[in-house]
Amino acid sequence: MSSDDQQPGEPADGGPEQLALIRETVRRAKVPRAKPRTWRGAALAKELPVARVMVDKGALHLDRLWDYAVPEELDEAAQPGVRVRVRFGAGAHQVRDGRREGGGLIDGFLVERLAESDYNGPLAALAHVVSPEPVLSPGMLGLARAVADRYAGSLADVLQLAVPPRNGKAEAAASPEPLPPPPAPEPGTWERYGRGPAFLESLAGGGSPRAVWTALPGPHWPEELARAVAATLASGRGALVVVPDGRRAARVDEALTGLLGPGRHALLTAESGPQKRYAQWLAVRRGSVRAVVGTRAAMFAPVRDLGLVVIWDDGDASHSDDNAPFPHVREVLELRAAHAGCGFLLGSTSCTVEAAQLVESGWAAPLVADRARVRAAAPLVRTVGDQDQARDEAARAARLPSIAWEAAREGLRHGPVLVQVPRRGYVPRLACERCRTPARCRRCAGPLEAPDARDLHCGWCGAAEGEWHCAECGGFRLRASVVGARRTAEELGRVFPAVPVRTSGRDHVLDAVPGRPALVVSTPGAEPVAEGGYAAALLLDGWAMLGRPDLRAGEEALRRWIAAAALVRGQEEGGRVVVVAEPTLRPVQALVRWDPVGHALRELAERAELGFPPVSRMAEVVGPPEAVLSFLAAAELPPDAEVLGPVPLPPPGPGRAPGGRTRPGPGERWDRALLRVPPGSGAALAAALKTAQAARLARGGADPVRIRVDPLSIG
DNA sequence: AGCACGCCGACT
DNA sequence: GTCGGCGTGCTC
Repeated sequence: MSSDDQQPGEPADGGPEQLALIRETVRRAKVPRAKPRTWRGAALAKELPVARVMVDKGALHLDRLWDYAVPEELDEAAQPGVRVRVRFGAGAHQVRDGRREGGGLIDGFLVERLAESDYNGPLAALAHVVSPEPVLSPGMLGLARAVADRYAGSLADVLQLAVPPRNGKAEAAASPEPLPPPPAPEPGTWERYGRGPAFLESLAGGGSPRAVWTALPGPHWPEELARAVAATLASGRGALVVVPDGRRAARVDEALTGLLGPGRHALLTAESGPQKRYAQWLAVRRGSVRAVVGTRAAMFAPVRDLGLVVIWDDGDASHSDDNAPFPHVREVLELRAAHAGCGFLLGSTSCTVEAAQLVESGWAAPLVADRARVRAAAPLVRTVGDQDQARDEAARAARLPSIAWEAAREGLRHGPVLVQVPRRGYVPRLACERCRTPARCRRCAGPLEAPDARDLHCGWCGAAEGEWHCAECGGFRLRASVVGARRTAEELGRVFPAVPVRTSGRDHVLDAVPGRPALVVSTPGAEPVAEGGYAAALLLDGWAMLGRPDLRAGEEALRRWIAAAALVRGQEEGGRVVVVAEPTLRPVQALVRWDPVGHALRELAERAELGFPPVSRMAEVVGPPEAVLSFLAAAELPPDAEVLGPVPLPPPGPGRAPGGRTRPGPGERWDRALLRVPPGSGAALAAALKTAQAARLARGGADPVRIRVDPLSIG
């Protein structure tokens, strides 16, 4: 075998043409190679001269490892996990006119070193080792691979999310010495949850419990998270907490510092710049820091000896990454817990259907307080439905039912009052005045709009609507949808002239307000915490929150109501909440009873019956109509897969456009097909989608289709 | 995705 | 004869 190995220093007139010839011969004969050759015949590393490299190209058909030769001078630095640069592309071997090389230099990760390659051809050599820092551990590679498979994406795309870009300055600086494990913490307010103290004890003792935690309303959750982290650190292991946004990361950060002092944890959020962020990431990877709190990119943080992963408020849409392949924090942390065999904690004041399923399936245990404690900690919730409002002529004009008005007035005697108003553009624009059914186009079912209150037309297809009447109740009067936070604040300011009115919303989010009487008008998700808790909260325009044509509309409305109501004092301290919504609706009843878990369980049962996710798994294929059709025709889907559609996709409205690199051009029609498989066939579906997409891309030229496993919203 | 190789029409 | 069209196929 060694007879045709090119030796170091062999004369250049061995020539590339001759090598190409040899390569052809070798390939045809299918002779496995025992040792690598390089086309230049450079000196190779004596031990393990083959490097498997993951090239940093997202394209699905290149989603595999490539073998390169390790030159002798890179032998030492070329360790598994380091960043490398390699020549990649057609013609990397060919030398035209004796000089030009094809194939550009691209980045990659060295995955492993091998004694030989099973590639039948001369290997190109590694061009550089970018830095000796081993940024990609075998564990992280395995996780990234699992995430890529789960979401029918490429490993390179996932690694782009998992490993931050290099920063030389941060890498050169030494990371601090790690601190010894702290003592196990007291359970503190975990005492309020039946199995809370046992959960902490298990973590502190090196166990790996998995739980879905329904947090009581109130301000204690950051500290409770910090205690779970501290218990894990006490066992000598690391912990990772992922929260939806920087505000909540800051709260957990503060609680951790309070409990453990500085230097034990890293805060990984987008707010710190790239250099600081990379330095923090490195400190974690190097084991200097054993605990991490951060926003979704932190889900891949390379925590050493992981003992616990935590996700807070998994229903928040920020937990869904908006880069291909769109992984969700909850799913990634589930995979991490399975791979690392570590503990898992999903905490929220509310409960998603997915969280309920984790408990139902027995994968995680429920961590809840008993009913008496829930009742005491939660505010008293009252509803204002249509009948009440219809009787209440005066309030209709002011848009504030008298029950709400009185709750606000009474609350203001004792402290701040929160007013939650749905975000404008978040909801159907026009609805039947009588029954609140969203007004839809007769031709395409798009939402009707009336920019100047006269000329009614469809927001999707533009068709004019001359004589609208409600398809549900026959009503013929429309009602404008929600009033924005600013106008609500103005109106309330007139009703309560003596009280300061503050607003918190998308553009200017208030973090906290003092405990003095004030009206705080906020859009969902932007509610400031109030010192000592709000005295009362008004949740306005509930019909709009529930009226969205989305599978999650009910769960989402309840989550946002509970998030706001959880900032209000418990009913024993006089906390009151008024929600303006039909009292017969399931999410409204769940709010009144403060029973998010019951709500999620009923939703879960219904979804199982209807074959909806998360009980079955779905994926969407989006693109030009012919592209979607040819993709579906070519894909070898699992036999139990169902194809729904394709149907035309509504054009991207003024709101959120669907994520992804490619969008329909102006006037271009895109279709969407939904694919559905029963439980257990999710992996087969993802694999089939990936294979079909790879084949499509390899052929090149064809119109791209966008694939998304677990689309966030299914109309 | 790039990029080269390959097998058919109009130019010196 | 040869320059160059972009149709296939490969990239360690």
